[in-house]
Amino acid sequence: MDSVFSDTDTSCDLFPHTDDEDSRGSVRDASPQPEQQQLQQKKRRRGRGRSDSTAQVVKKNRRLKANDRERNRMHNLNDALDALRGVLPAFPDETKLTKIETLRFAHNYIWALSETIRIADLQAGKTGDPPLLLSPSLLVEAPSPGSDGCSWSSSGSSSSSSPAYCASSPGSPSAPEDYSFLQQVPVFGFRSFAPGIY
DNA sequence: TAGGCCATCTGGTCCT
DNA sequence: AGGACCAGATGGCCTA
Repeated sequence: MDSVFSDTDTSCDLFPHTDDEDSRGSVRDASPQPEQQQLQQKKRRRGRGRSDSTAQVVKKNRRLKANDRERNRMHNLNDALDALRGVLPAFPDETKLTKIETLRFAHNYIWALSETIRIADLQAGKTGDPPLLLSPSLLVEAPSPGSDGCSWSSSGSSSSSSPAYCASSPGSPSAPEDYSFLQQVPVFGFRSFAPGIY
């Protein structure tokens, strides 16, 4: 269906990144632990010279290929992250969400949408009226945060459970006023999220 | 200049 | 055996 969800795609047709694109990274010398490398080189010198050098060439080629795959894999991951950013509400200043912010924002966003549906269903069941899906007043019924702003988390496995790791989310609601974003959520067109609420 | 974020490299582990 | 996945290390860039 959607290319975004082709998680097992390893052919990377969608993301034909090459080493040329990564010239910035490849310029860097790849010597994480010079001392360890020197040790390893000493060990290698003791071994048989010629066959080792060819083995090292093979090993190096394998490493280069693995590096390339890893690079592509991370590019795939980043592209998926970009796709996720694309379906999340945009901030007014168009600042790009960081990776962790994107994930946490998406988590909270999904939760908010779920709550919207749940509350709408509840109201529809009470009154028999058709659900007021678009009424902002429904969104005001956000979970009331505790003193730490996170007591509403993990209240069970019900659909009303909220983002579980809000305490560790820099952008997650930490104070009651942070929930004002729920009042700003027009069910169509989530464009008015305030910064810092994800 | 310190700290955050990021891309890349690398070696280890697991899976096919 | 080779590829995917993962986590740690490293260095560059940017911003407060």
